[in-house]
Amino acid sequence: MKSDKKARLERAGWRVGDAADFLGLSAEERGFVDLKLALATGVRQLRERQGLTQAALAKQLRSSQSRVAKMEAADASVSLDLMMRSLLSIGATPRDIAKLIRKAEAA
Amino acid sequence: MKSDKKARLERAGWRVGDAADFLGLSAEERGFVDLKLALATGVRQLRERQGLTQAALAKQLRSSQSRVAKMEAADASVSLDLMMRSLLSIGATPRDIAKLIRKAEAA
DNA sequence: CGACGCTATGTCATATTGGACATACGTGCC
DNA sequence: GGCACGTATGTCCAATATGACATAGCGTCG
Repeated sequence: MKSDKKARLERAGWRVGDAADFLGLSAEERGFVDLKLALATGVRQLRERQGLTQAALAKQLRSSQSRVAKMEAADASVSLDLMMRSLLSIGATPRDIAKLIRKAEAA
Repeated sequence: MKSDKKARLERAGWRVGDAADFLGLSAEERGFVDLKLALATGVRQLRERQGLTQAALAKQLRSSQSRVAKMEAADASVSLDLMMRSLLSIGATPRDIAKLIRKAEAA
C-alpha cells in the first residue's frame, strides 16, 4: 500500500497498523475498504450522470450534503447500508451494484 | 408481497405499511431488503459449506452466535457492513458477492 | 478582488447497531 | 423422558453511524 493512501485511510478513521498487522490492513479489512471504495465511486458516477449535486442527492435521501461527501470519499464513518440505499435510490439495479462490486476484485 | 412474508418482515422490525405506503415497502426499501436477504442466504450457504456452526463462525468473526443467527435471518438489526465482513471473512470474493447480489434482481 | 455554487472536513447529540447473555425451540439419540 | 447440539429470539448497554450544522476549500464568473 502506498503510504499516502495509508495516511488518508488513517485520517479517515481506519485502524491501520495496530501491532499485529504492522504493514497494511488484514486481508478482510482490505477487501472491505476496497468494496467501499468501489461503491463510493459508483455513487459519485451515478449522481453526476444524473446531474445532481451532493445537496440534491442528500435531500432525496433525507440526509445531508456532508454525509454524501463522506460517502463518496468512502469515509470510515459511513456504512455500507447508506451507500446501498443511496445507490438504489439513485436508480442502480442489483445488476449495476454487482458490477461495481466486481470492480473491487484484486484492488 | 405475500402476507406471510410481510408478517415476517414486520416481526423482524421493518416498518411496513406506514400510512404512505399502504401495501408493502417503498421501491428502494424493498430493493434493500431483497439485497439483505440475498446476502443473508449467501452467508448461510458459505457457512454450511464449510461445516461451521453459527457459534464457530461467530468466534471467527469475534461476534456472537445470536448475531450470526440474526444475520442469516436478515434481521433488521444487522447491517450490511456486518454481512459483508462476514462474507469476506468466510472466504467470499467480490465476485461471489456480486453473484449473490444479482440474485436480488426482481425479488 | 468579491460573490456564488459546489464539495470537503470537523464536531456534536441522537439514533441505530454491536456483542453478550439468557432462554426458548427443534431434532436426534440414549 | 432427559440430554446434547445447534439454531432462534429477545433484551441489555456499549460502540458506532446518523443528520445537522458550521466552516473551509476551490473553481468560475463578473
